[in-house]
Amino acid sequence: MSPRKSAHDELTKEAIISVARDLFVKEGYSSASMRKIADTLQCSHGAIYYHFKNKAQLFYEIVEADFQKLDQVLDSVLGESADTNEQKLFSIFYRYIQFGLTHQKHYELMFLIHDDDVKSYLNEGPNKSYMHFAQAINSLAPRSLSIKDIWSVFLSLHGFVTHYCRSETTFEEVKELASSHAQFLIKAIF
Amino acid sequence: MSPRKSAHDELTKEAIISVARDLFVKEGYSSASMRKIADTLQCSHGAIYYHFKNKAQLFYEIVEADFQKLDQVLDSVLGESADTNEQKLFSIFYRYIQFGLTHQKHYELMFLIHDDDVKSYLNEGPNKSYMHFAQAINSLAPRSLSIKDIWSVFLSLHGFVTHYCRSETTFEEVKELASSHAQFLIKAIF
DNA sequence: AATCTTATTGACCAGTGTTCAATAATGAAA
DNA sequence: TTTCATTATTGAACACTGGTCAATAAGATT
Repeated sequence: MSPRKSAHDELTKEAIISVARDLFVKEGYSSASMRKIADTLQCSHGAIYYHFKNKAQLFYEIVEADFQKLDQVLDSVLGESADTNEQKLFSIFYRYIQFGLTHQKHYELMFLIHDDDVKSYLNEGPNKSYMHFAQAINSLAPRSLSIKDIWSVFLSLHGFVTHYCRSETTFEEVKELASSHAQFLIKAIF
Repeated sequence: MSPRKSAHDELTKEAIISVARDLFVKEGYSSASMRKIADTLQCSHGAIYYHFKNKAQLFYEIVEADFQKLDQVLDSVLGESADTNEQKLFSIFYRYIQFGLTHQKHYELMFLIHDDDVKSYLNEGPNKSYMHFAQAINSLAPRSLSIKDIWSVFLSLHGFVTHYCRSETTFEEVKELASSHAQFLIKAIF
């Protein structure tokens, strides 16, 4: 029994986050328990509560970082040089799906978790990411799109990712379908 | 302590289902506990396990009856007399969303639940429902749609429902958005 | 050296799904 | 009517969960 660790292996937020992310991704939100996280960190579960208010907040901080990754994906597409706006739009749609399906557990954590505790925390993360997305679409669209149309595009992409997340299909397995779904949405707005 | 109730108030599957359905709808799958259900029924939580193998199975049986309601909704739209095929298509899209958002817990079970216990109980359900949907769309579409396009339409509707299920928004709150989303999809296939 | 601050522990609480021996009510056979 | 197997119910027990907190030891400050 030693109520405090020696300096060189003190617990850090970063260490907790790193371990917790792996466990959340591997087991999902509810199955990844604070005690399991603590075991992996070789500390007591109580210690985590010194660094994070509760499980939902720990989760939230992880997901927040993931949203920033999604933003980066969109930015990189916008930065790329493509021949036409249509090609860029296609690229955004396609890469959004690719991101969702190659980071399925992350996507799940970001958009699909259905937990009351978590839900109260998760509001501006998705919103900010969406605003990013909407602005990109709007700047590339051939005609002035209504806000509702952009929202429809997003929800349609979201539906694709959601469906294949649930059946745990890899992006490789559905890349042709992803391509045709992206094309379908282009058709709707051009 | 009386290890068995007298005949007139014996527990029945129907009584359990009725109480459990209310609680599942009110509190969601994980928060509605077997003990709460038992309390409302004024029996012990152990008794429920005599009638149902486990919580997941109880939930599944509750919703099984409603599982075919979606098919019924589609059938009733097809049976209705509408002026144009476009109107009928719109109706199908709109009513699909309406169904999903007015039976959120059921929709969640059918398409979104990630719980391993629950998932093993339902696999062919969604598939059968989709085949029904696809056939309806195909018979009403103005031009011969590719299978991929129909699939895209479905996923796009699914995305709408999924999103608002997660935030527990009522259908009433988003019916205008539902309408414009349906219109958006009509635009993509006409 | 004494004191203050900080990080950690682990006992504890109330809750969860699930199992199961014990047992009482029921219905059928003797 | 009495025996007896079947059936339905209980509640204790188990192994978990997220969360709280007094006790305490390591590090920092004076």
